[in-house]
Amino acid sequence: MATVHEALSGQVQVGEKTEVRGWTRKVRHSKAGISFVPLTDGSCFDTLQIVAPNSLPNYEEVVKALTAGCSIIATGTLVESRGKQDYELAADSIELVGAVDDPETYPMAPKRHSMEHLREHAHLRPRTNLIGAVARVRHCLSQAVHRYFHENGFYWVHTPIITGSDAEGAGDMFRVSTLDAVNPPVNDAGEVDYSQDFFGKATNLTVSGQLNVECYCMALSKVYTFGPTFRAENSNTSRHLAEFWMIEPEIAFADLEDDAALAEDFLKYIFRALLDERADDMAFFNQHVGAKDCIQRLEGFVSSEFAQMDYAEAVRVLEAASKKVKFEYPVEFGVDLQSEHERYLCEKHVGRPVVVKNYPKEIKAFYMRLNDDGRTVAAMDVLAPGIGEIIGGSQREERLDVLDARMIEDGLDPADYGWYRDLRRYGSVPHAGFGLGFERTIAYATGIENVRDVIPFPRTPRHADF
RNA sequence: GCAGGGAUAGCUCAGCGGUAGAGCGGCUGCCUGUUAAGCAGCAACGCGAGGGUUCGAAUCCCUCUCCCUGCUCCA
Repeated sequence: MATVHEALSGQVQVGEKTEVRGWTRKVRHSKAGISFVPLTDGSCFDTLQIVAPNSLPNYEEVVKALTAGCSIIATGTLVESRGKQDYELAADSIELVGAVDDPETYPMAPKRHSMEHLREHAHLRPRTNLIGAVARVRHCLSQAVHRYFHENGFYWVHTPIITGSDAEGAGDMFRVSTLDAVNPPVNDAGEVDYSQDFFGKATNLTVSGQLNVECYCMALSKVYTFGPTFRAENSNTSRHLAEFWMIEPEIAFADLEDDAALAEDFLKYIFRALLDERADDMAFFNQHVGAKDCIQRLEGFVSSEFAQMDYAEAVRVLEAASKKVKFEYPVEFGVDLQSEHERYLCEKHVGRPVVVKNYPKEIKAFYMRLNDDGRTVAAMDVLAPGIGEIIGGSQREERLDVLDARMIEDGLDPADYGWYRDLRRYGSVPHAGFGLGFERTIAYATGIENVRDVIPFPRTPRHADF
């Protein structure tokens, strides 16, 4: 018994007998009395060609009846191929395990499909070249993430999915409740009485593990989270999901420069790993997906310095550009950069990912560290061509008095953040971290244009099928 | 949520007032150690739903539903 990958990579010797199991990609019959069946089992991008002679006892009734998508078990001898591939399996037995009952309406017909069609058949799409490759790339990058952090002394912290913090400062949240949705208990003021709810208070799905992971950072120095995150925003775009995976490292005794350096080193590491480990899948993306330059783009990414600029400089660049380029939204110091501005900066101005730092405090979250100028905070965004923001990070405000002042400015009550404030009361240290959108990272790396196609079962407004 | 675009055979689309087409896929046959196979043929849709205009609508108008893209939000 061998996987397709083992059979194709020299782990099965020519002349050796073996068995493979998988799904047929398509079937070609030759009147010379022979059928060719490319087989995939997900172990690699390439298929193993099964060569079935008509001398097989079930040739007429089984082999001739095979269609794309059937599951089979084939045994035979690995031989050098007379065709374009290196090896193939000369079969001496083919067992049909599961047939495709209506080849005409099988949604994964052996032909090109639109991304939309694949999405509508999310349960069958992993059988395609494209989504199979995405699954392997996603796995590869996940492993590289953990390997990078482990090798660099970071601890993986499992921050909670359910949170009782009612203001993590990152958008609309999904309520978690066991109350009767039709007739919830009501208090004297006529409001839903969450004190009777499962947790005795209102709870939600997390929008970020950052606040929690900071606690572990203040004890273990280098930590990270890697898990699902939920945002109930009604965002219908190619780069938003209601449920997505986020990677959030947090480092102690560190400032914004350390944070940006970590982001750069980290991204280069995982992309290098992807290029090394999934050359087969990347070659496919490079040939068929998007701008068809993902390999070159990633090679450039890992071998060049990140471009960096202050927000103030970005604004100057954009103001100058706006004399020739028509922006829908005006640019001036103090306003947040719009998608069109971010795209201009990384796609037109520098032509590769760029780190923009030190934003006005008014447009950033309360926990970001106030700079000495008193009007900007030590925040950074990493902008990638085609995707926009893939990383948002900052140095955190470690000074309790400044943190409290910022919360009050933002209309937040410091009393609601007792445990978070405690970190600043007991052994506070400068620290920093960032959040990396995993799906955006995969989309950038592969050239796939929509994050819905790089997560197995995408959840977006009005879509929670499968 | 806002703004555009779209919904026609299994899939991708063309047709844009006179009773519906192509390519791919499927099926059949011929050919072929084949591999985006080649050649020939066959089957398959009545045009998202509901109203209206008209002698006549997939084609025009209205309403609704769904999808896509962009924007807002951010990862």
